Amino acid sequence: MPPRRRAAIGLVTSGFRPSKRIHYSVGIDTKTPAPAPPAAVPGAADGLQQLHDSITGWFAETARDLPWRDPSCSPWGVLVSEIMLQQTPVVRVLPVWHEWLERWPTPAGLAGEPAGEAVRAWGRLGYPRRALRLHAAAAAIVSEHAGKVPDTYPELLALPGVGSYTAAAVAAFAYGRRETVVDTNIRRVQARLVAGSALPAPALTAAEMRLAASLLPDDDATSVRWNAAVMELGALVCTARVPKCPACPVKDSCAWLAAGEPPPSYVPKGQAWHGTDRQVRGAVVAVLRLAEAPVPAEMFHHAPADLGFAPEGIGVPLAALHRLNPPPEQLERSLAGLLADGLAELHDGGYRLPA
DNA sequence: AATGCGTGGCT
DNA sequence: TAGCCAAGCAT
Repeated sequence: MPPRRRAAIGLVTSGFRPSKRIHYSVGIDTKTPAPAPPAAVPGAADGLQQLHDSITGWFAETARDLPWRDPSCSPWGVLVSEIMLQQTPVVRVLPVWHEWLERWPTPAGLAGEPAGEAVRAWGRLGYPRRALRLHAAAAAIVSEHAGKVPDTYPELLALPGVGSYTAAAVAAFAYGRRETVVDTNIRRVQARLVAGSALPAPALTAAEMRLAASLLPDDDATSVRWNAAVMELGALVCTARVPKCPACPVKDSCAWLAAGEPPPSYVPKGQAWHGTDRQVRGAVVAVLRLAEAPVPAEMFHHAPADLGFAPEGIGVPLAALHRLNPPPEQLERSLAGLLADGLAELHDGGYRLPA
């Protein structure tokens, strides 16, 4: 195992001081010119330093002990965690992450198995295409990076399933680099603390990226700690629904609190679920995950009772699918979609995970 | 730029 | 209980 630069997140135990009241005249409106960095605001340089101290100090005391934050965790372990954590809560990721790292301690290990095994081992984390892309990323790491997770933002960004957030996060958390990490937690903290709004804009704006860059501490190690700390603050305290402001280390500096907690300026629209293709696809993949042989198309189209034989090992998810009772055309569309996405393949007249 | 893409705990 | 929401990405 080659030596690696790695920031020891969560080991800082000093530097905590109560922050003074500071306010930034910085917005996240993309139409306005680039916001003046807080450091350019009179007296704000001290405020920025205090912001760093307050939040990283809070992080040192409060941070969860997550395995991918351990300095001994490999870059591969960090990458796997970041992909799994996309739109998925930590508590659900933990057990699956452990299974993966034990089974596939290196990218080469995963790349050496069929993609379907990645989907199977993904379990019920959701968005199983992530498993497919992580498998493809492992293959790319083997073929293009000699089996080592790349350590630069552009190289990471080129990997399947790795977007701007994940590329920055892996460069920062696995390799100790100074990167502008912007996830939904950081966006929400910035929106409240600096912009004074209840929620960030519906989509990530360039202004938010500039703001995050302007808040980033100058040196590598501190910037890594800062990124992790702000994410943690958003995850544990500055939460979307009911923020725990009394427990916030920077409540006295928060523009949103100072403004009297104004409500969101827009209503986030939820995702439809019942009756959608996604629901059907999920039910189909649940069947394929448990199947040890290709599942005949008739099994999807007809209730088990009509088949004249018991589906081995897949009775429960198959029954769940038939309880959904999707229109035949929707079932067809969902199966075709899974084939098109590479989440399923046809073999011997049946459907199976890619082998 | 807006959509599609899973899952399950929480309120 | 029916939404809301969780360390996004690809198209």
